[in-house]
Amino acid sequence: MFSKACKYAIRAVLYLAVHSSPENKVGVKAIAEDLQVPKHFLAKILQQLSRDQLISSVKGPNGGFYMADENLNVPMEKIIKSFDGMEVFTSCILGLPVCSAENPCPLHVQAFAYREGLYYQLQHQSIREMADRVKLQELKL
Amino acid sequence: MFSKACKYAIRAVLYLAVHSSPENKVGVKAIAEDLQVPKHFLAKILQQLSRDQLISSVKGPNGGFYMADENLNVPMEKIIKSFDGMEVFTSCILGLPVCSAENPCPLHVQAFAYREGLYYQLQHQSIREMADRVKLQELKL
DNA sequence: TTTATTTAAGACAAATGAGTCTTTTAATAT
DNA sequence: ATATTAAAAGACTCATTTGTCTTAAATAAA
Repeated sequence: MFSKACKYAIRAVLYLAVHSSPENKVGVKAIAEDLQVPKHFLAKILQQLSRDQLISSVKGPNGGFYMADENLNVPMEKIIKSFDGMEVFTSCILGLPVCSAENPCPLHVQAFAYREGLYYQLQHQSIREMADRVKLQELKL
Repeated sequence: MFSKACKYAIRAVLYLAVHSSPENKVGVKAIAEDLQVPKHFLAKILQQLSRDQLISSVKGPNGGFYMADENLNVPMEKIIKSFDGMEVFTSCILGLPVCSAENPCPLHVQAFAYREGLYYQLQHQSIREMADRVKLQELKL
């Protein structure tokens, strides 16, 4: 469903949402080790997240990545949009160029329910809300 | 979600289920043109489907691919299993090595419900039933 | 101001997936 | 039997994704 880059991005953002703050920044190395993902690849992903203003960063000693308050209010959906585009939710599951309720492919009804449900959740849940759930329920990253 | 090979496979199988019979075989060329997919790539896919006994084939003049009666009774799921494996339905949506109801990732609940629905349908609907729906509702391939 | 630290940027390499082409094998019509 | 036809097999190329590495830029501590 999601690309590896996108999966790492989601996990990294939630990691920062749980473990960082403007006073307590985290470096690539620590994140990569905790999430068990390739360090340099993660670095690129964090850079893209930073460029897209989904996370914050400062260079130099005691620098690192962190979630500013405004970063936390963004819906989860934005992360996915930045990496895989919203096509993961909207494009035809069989790859047909046109596929809609009026002109559906054989799997349209089945697939629509699945993806639309997930999409709705990610649109309406902020990173902050998601991170709170991670903390409360001790979910894994 | 599905690989291109898998998408082409699903479409090709349903195409054969609608347009072929033991008396009326169809060649790669015709299928590729009707479905608008790369001919040689489709050839490989049809060969795999044939090896896995999801479709039938005969070589030589008047040969081609077709659905035998036993092919039609197979659940849709088998096609996907053959190409992408059942991991597309069961593996963690964030790529975590372990992710279950007891030990869930942050997206587990959201992803599970909807994906399970799609999986259930494909497990319990035969190629024949799906093809009948394609004919009746004039669905696109 | 110099040095150490950490992100930013981008070139590069490896792995995988998608797609093409050629040769072999089997079936059938003549 | 032979020629023809169409699938089977597999080598090969191309594109994309994943992952690595090196250098530059910025920040802050000494």
